[in-house]
Amino acid sequence: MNAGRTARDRARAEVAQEIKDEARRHLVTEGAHGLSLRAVSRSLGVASSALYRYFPSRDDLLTALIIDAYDAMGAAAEHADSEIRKGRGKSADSTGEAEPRDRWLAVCRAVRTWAVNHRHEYELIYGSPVPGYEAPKDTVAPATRVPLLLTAIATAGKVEDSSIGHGLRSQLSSVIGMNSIDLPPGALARVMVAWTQLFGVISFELFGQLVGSADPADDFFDFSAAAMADFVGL
Amino acid sequence: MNAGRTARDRARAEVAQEIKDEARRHLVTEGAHGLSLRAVSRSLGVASSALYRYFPSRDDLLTALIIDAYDAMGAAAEHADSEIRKGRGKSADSTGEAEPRDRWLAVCRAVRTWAVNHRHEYELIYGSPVPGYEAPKDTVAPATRVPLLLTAIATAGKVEDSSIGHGLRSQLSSVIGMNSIDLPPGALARVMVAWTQLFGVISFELFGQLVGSADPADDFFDFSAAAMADFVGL
DNA sequence: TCACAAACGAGAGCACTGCTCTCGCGGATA
DNA sequence: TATCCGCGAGAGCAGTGCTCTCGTTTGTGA
Repeated sequence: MNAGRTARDRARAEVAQEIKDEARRHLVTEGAHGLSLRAVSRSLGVASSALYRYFPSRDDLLTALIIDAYDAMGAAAEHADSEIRKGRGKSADSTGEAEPRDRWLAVCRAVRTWAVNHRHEYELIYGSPVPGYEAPKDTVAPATRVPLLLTAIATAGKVEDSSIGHGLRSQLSSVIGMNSIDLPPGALARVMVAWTQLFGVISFELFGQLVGSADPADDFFDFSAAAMADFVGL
Repeated sequence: MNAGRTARDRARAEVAQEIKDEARRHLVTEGAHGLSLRAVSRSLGVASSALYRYFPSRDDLLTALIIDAYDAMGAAAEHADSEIRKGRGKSADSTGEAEPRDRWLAVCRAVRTWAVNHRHEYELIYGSPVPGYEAPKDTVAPATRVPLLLTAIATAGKVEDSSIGHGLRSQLSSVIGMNSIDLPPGALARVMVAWTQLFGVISFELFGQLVGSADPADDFFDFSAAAMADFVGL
């Protein structure tokens, strides 16, 4: 704490937090499209111009919300994993470590649950990029929490390798190097397929693409999560 | 032709088409977020209020564009399939019918190519639902073209069945009945997993979720399409 | 062929938006 | 203690979606 300097800075951070909280509240009622700085300022009982002392533009506010959303989703996923590792989750082996497959399924379910309970924040991060372009640098780190967790679980489960082409192999080798992943490129490729599938179902469910077929999507989601666990070899 | 009545109606349809075309042109430069009725009307050299004679609101214009986009993507997919069935696509058996697996891969590639070449239209249909809620009735029919085509290919390939739970089975049985699908529910479930994965990768590629790992995504896309073809048993 | 009604485009106007700029106030800093 | 700098208020600009009114055009039914 207090690593920064003055008390003024702390007040400033606190106000910025209040702005984000109020904006998040508006998000659930209006959606990202209808989030208005002026409406937020009105709710806060403050002049609209005051907000610009804290966020240079509406897109910057959205970017801050995006980062928070990535972090919240990552935290939810990691929490679910650690719970099941402690044996509190269902179908964990009470005598020892949880099976990687159970961890995998628990994380998938946790991600979906978070998405369903925070649909507008999910839209913010996995829907169309609303601003011109999100600032890439600030968002990548929090965005990797879920895929990195899935990769870690896959590593614990010794997932099966795949033969992959030269180009993909070199791309993934670099990813493996940068993130200290202990998985052959072919196995990482399979994890990534499962990862994209996971967010594919969730997006389809939330964005209404499943209405004519598998909606409500609980059963289909469970089926697909299990199918992808099989696919990666857990 | 002329199934409707008057010449006035035809003129009206023509103007509506011009508005949509101009709006689509704005879409590629500004994106869905920045599409402005007034800007479109200015490009058309017309008062902004005139557009409201043709589309009751901005969201209605967007809905019209959404329907067109679904249709264009469906047409692209169907075109790719019929090309390869005629033996013009690559790796088709020159002596007979194209293999279902080749048809499957061709359709996946065609969908991705269309999405890359029409990224803003893709965002419109597979990104966050921008309007309050899209009118479901008008959009479902065109939206089913791609999944129905994938299902047809899977039927030709006799994909493997899966055992699925009771709830999902009854949901999918109803889908099978309504669309005259000749596939057991467990097989349809696998196709749907592949379907969600397909749009998961494409969305990740277009929305920048792959930047740190598999971007450019050509090789990863081919890998995942092949993997899902394996998964459904083609 | 003609009169009428319906459809049309123009323009003004309303309420709203993001964003900028200037102005005083007041607490933290030197 | 004197000063400076961060702060919020308020006015204002350009732009938006949308509505309403008002002449004009135009197709159509008699």
